[in-house]
Amino acid sequence: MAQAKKAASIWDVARLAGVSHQTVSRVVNGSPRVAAATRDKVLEAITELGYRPNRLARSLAGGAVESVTVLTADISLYGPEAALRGIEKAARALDWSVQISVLDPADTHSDADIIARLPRAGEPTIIMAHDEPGMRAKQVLLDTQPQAMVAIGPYTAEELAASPWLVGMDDGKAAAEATRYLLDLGHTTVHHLAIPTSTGTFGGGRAHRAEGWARVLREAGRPVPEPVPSGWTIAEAFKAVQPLVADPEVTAILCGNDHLALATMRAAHLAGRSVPGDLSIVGFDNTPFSAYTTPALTTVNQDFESVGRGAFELLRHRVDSSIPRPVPGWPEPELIVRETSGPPAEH
Amino acid sequence: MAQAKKAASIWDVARLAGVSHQTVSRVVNGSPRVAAATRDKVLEAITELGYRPNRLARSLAGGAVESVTVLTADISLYGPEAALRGIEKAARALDWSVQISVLDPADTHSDADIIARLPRAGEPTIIMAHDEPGMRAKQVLLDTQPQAMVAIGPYTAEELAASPWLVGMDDGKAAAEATRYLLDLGHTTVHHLAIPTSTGTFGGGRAHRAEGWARVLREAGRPVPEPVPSGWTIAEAFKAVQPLVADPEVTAILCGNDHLALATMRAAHLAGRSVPGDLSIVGFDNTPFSAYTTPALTTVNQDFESVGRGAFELLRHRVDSSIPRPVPGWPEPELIVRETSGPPAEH
DNA sequence: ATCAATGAGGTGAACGTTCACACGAGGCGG
DNA sequence: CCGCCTCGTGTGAACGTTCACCTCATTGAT
Repeated sequence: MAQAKKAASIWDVARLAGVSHQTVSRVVNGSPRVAAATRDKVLEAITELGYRPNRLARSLAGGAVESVTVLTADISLYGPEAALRGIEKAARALDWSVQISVLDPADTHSDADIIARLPRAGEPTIIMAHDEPGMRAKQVLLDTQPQAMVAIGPYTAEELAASPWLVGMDDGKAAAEATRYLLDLGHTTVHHLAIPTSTGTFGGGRAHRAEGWARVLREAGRPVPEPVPSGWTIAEAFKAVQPLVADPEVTAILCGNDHLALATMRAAHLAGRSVPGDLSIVGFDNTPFSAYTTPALTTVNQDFESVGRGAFELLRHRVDSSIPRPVPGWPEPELIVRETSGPPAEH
Repeated sequence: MAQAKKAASIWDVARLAGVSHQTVSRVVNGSPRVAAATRDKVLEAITELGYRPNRLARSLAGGAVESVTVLTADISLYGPEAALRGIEKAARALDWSVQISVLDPADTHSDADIIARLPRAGEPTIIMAHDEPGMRAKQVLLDTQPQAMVAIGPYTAEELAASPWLVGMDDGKAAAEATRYLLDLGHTTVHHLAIPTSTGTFGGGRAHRAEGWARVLREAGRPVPEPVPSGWTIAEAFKAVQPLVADPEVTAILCGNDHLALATMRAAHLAGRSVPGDLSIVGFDNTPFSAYTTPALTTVNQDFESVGRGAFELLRHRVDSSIPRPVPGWPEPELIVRETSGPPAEH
């Protein structure tokens, strides 16, 4: 019955080593101003007692901030999940800790509830602002502690330039590129199965992918069909896309992400329409599975992991201005043509 | 330029409300022994100053522990991701915070590095022990702070009963069920594309899915082919499975998870083998996309989210013995027959 | 009228760190 | 030989809470 005896503190180590608590602190933090002999004594005491520093006490006492909280609505979505991975990697490299807090979309939490999630006032925070709960959290933190927050989301180049707390990729442009590609293939127009927008009570949230798609169609003088709204899940997408695959006039569908695209492929198959013969399908995000569907999915690659890393770097800069502002260096979204897209069938 | 003035503390509120700091604490924590008038004064001061409690200070001062750290090697894997979701939901319902720390498989971190990840000694921790780094972390924590840790992993009923810190599902049994199903369909034997095992320097880690599969074959007196080892990624699986799909003798493959199964479907397609006509494929985990592949994947459903929730409940019980031990109540793994499995082709 | 019980609130220490400073011992230049 | 700088180390106060205990009214029963 290993009794859970209290963990050793810096004072216990100090007593055992015959030095002051401050000297122990210096050793632990690698200060140069401590004699080699003393250091050894302290180190020995540390291993003997199994001492490990308490990070809570460290931050409380005003030591350097070494934690970041990620606010997101859904870690099962590929984008947020990959970005989280990037944040975590970058944080780990610097020995920062990562805390995640999931925003419940169904929940009617007040603004106070959102900030109550943070471990303390001024906690460095990264928000995945791709949907309504995220946009809302973004606004709350922008009002509360703008200097210690960064938001990740899809944004145009202008928005990015105007908001120093913003990190993201211009996926409107990427959607435009994909749409243009489909038109060039000979399709009269392109339909759009859309992910939920972040519009709502809070300004700034828009459907960038849908906008890029619509812009290209307008510029090309093509009819702009009403985008078909879908939820985030494959099941919802499968239901939503039915009218589209049933309509023989529809020859090309740009999907808001790869999961929606998979649902579309499935629906097309069940409706007896061949892909890409009768129907071209383009996804978004280059989710790992997309290269292995049959036929393999044409999609738009996005390096979310790098964006996550960039968000972390930017946050460090914003929290501590002595750290230089990072220059965003991740690749632009890029169309990856695989097997689900091709010229429309001859009439 | 909203100067980041220091956040209000409990003392500031006390001063403004004309009471002691302790009274503020009582109000914040909803103690009944405070007069209504006083409470109102305090609440007013709180909103006026925008006070929010500092969770770090709270835990430091010996308040109830309200955070849990999750140690995992890979959040992009469906199992850990879903379990994490379950943990997070359960934690959120109780206003606990969740911290995640990713174990780098490539990293040669020492045992000390692993526990250095924890915010403090005795931090309640849940470990995803499905692979080598996870098993290792499990062992370290078991040695260090057994009373404040819980591990999630695939285990047999006996192992579960023997280890009070263990939560999981018997996926060996599920693999057995799937194998039996394929044999009953008429296949002479079943091949296995295996996920990495957790065996290695640390005992206890085994390949439960592979064991369940092999056991059924032996019991049925069928040849037990060498399992084909694959990495976790789809790309690795695609490479690993090539010899299997190229071999016309192989008529049924049980895959270690749905991603491996997808790779197998793709490889089979490219090798000109029809599914399920020439080759039956069964996956594992019932990953969301699996119902929407073409053909739809036969797989084994596992309710990882419930397991995550169960792990959290068990952890609470272990940290605070006044909380009753939860009874594991999640559904057993269950075979879901869809379209990738069928009787072997006639010779 | 007295006394115990109860309700409302205050006081001081503790949690485990870091920060700002103070202090003595050598070394070195003048 | 004196003053000053640097090195190594110690002292005490903070950080923002909670905990354990104390005090002072008020109440109600005896």
